[in-house]
Amino acid sequence: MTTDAPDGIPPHRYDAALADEIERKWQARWREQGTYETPNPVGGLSAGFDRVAGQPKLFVMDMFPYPSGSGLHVGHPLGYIGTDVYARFMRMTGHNVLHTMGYDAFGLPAEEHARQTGQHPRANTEANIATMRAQLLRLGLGHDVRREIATTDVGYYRWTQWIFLQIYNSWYDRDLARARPIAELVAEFASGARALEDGRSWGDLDEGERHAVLNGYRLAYLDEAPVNWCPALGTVLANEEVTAEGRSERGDHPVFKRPLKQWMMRITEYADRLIEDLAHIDWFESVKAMQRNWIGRSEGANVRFPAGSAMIEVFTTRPDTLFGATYMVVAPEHPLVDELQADAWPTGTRDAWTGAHDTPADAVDEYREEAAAKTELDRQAEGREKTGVFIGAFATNPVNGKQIPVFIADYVLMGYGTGAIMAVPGQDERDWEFAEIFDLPIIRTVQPPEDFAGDAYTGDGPAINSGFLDGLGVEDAKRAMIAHLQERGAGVGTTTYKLRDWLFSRQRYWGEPFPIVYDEAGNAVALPHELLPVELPELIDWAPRALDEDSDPEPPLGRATEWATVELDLGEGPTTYRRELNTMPQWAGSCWYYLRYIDPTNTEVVVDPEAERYWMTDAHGGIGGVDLYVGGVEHAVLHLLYARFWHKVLYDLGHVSGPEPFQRLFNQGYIQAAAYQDARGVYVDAHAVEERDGEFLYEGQPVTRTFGKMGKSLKNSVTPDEMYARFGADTLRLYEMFMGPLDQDRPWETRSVTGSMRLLQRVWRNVVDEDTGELTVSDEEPSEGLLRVLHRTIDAVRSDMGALRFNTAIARITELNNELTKLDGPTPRAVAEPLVRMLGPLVPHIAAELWERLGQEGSLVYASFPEADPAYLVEDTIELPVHVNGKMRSSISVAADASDQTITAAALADPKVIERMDGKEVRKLIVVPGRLVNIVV
RNA sequence: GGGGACGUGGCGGAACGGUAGACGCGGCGGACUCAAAAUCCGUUGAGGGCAACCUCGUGUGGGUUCGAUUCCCACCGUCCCUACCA
Repeated sequence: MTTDAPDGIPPHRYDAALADEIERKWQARWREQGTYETPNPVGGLSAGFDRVAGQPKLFVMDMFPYPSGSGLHVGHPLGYIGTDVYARFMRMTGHNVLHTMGYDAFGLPAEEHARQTGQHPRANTEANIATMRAQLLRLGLGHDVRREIATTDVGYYRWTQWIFLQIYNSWYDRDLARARPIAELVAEFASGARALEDGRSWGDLDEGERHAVLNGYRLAYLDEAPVNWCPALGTVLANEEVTAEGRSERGDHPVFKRPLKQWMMRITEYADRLIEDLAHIDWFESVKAMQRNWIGRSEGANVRFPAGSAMIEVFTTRPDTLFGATYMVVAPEHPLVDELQADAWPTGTRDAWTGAHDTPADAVDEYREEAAAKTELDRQAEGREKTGVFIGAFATNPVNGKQIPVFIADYVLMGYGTGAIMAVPGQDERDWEFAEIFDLPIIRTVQPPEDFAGDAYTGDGPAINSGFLDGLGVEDAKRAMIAHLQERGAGVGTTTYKLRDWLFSRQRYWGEPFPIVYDEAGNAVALPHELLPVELPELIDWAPRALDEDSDPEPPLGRATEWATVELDLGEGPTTYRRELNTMPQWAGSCWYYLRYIDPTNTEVVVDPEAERYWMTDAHGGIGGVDLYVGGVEHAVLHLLYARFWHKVLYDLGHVSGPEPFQRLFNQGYIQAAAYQDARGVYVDAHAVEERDGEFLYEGQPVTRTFGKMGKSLKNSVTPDEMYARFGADTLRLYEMFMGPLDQDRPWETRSVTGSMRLLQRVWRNVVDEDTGELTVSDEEPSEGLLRVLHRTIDAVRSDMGALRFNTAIARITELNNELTKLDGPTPRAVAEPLVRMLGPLVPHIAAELWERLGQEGSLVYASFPEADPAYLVEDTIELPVHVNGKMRSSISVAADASDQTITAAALADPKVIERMDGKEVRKLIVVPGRLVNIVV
């Protein structure tokens, strides 16, 4: 054997070095030739559209990453590889595929980095993006790089600001259930077509009053909301930066809750539509459930309980149980408490109700103080034991006139419903618990079943002790009670949501500035579109500035003093304005990036309407949107809810063609890896752990193994670079796709990567001679049997790839390749070519290389995916299993089109079957054509 | 407490209600090699039998069915989300 390799390895073996050479060669060629550039029907990127004009389109997208400085591990690209394989497969089946990548690049880490190093966030961010782009390119992802965006690009966030203005300049018309321009509302007010809620006339209002009225309607509006103000750091902190003890994570300084005027988004107006449209999109049921839970719609009634001169309004989902309401509870911070509390304890007040205080005022004050001081940890530690105090007042149950005591307790939350409840211990477990502690009466109003042994009964049953409701089931009783209350003006059927309006201001530097200024009177003024973008000021003083507790919170942009005020002529002559100093949250940029992928170079509009229709309309009659969106389940609620909300606003205003952004969502699993803890519970470097006889040792000491998400904290990261060096990018891609179904978590096992490498080596060897580098392919016709295997494989691989079942597709391809390996002679070209085509989407570099060596001229990327010839899928004779009494006992060989009678006769004649039947009579005979025979005796 | 997902060899995982364990890792045996690695061939659920074969096997217990890993009910366990939401 002639070999020039000193270690005896054949010179043309597919190993890591050759893989590296091949991968770099093809990546360079793809870049030079713009292989992955996808044409638009119109506009700046429309060159070459003729080529694809007749093809169906496909829009495949990943959740774009934050460009972190710490680099990738092998868990990160799992979803990116999945979408890439799918996108490549769809290209080869004749689709015009839009597939690119972007960077969600605003955010805290870059700002923190700037504070520590003085390096500007933009420089840091751009460096990180460059690193990440190179890492992703090395994987061979087929992205149209011309369409890449970063949310921090001025040309991008200009349009984020533009969308903000669209939302700001609109209101939700509840009658039409859609957003409309605010100008139309103003016109209706001015003409009198619509009355103001408080009966005033629009013409009588001054400028400030008009601003205030419209602020109450706008979908983006100003409201006072509490922020975490840390005077020692001179900054406002995000919730995540505040410890459970209410101190700053950095420096451990005290943090104070302070109200600050902030931007809110009226997402609650869209609550119903956000729930309803879930029915029309193809997402995992679990994610839909999370969104429904988050929105938290509950149907019920608001009921008014007179209490002295006041009226306590409660929300309940169980108006049918009103006869069982024996006391009331309001949240400690409820505004009515001060008005309601009695001066002295009424006669007959039980000791347990007073908290040992002399007056209701003392009891309320102390309870409020205690409740406010409790942290989440305290509450959990106490096991949620019910606490509360009587406030000395009584309310009247509107259905039976009974006087019932009013308590405050922290198990009633100000933020949900009306902040007050009617307590029905008979049908509510929390109320039962409270009633037992405070010795309050319990009246059952639903008859529990006879075998019911618990306390509060929350199930269905006939109403009892409930006057006119008695005998009705829960649903009927609810309806009857709501009708009764509405007739008497004591209540009304309502719907409540857990969803809150979206707090949209952040007191940070590294985010999108608002396109808003304030006039001298403090009114917000939207900048006209011509003045966009509002760019972030570049010069920022990062040094900490210590302030005292009484000083006002100041966002970082307040330090850009030259920028913070601006002279503009907005139609009334040059005037000085103050700029909005807050920035938008990181969600803003990620709410709409899919739209910019469509038309990234457009400077006139956010996205060309024709291009938008082309990419976002579903040809199969679906609701439309991105055809496939892949990402982690951690974004199941916030990002996906916010993006759906923005999209619906844009839809209402006519800027996009459909009501949903993402028609199909797929959540990929996580790659986990073994992590090891020493005796102290500290994680040790997983790479340095040895396994010996089932024991795990680190520096000779035993450690325990667990599995967790790959990452720095568990010290179990494996980097792609390691994998490139040992195996190559194609092998890494293949292994990640082969590990298991894309939506499942799976443990990483570096030694198993070998298996994927071996497959590629065997494929290579079936086409290329390892010693000479010559082709080992013949033009001879493959055997009938091999052709059958080939076409069965094509059939299975096609359907697996279309359904994102890459693991089984790879298994089928492996089987086919094993057939070729077993072959004694050279590989028939008629098998080698379709094999290489099928590998194209999975391992694009080696496939392109083999494609070229096979003498093909065009790019494999746009070659057609093989199609199975149905003639080879049907067999002449088939092996049919024969069951006796449901157990597999034998198999018979029959013609594929044999009649039931023929099959039955063959089965009954089979010696093993006869033996198993043991001379017994046939009771039943099941013949499933093409599947099996079952004989019941 | 509520919601969701899931339980199959030593490991990752395959199986339109129809031959359980495809494909791969690891293990074992062999070829090649002075040797090792790499590569190649064979074998590998458990138990029994010289063998052909037989028995048992998809978390547990029921149910539906000629037939259940698959559908239904209950329980046990794991993971994720959410949480005093009235």
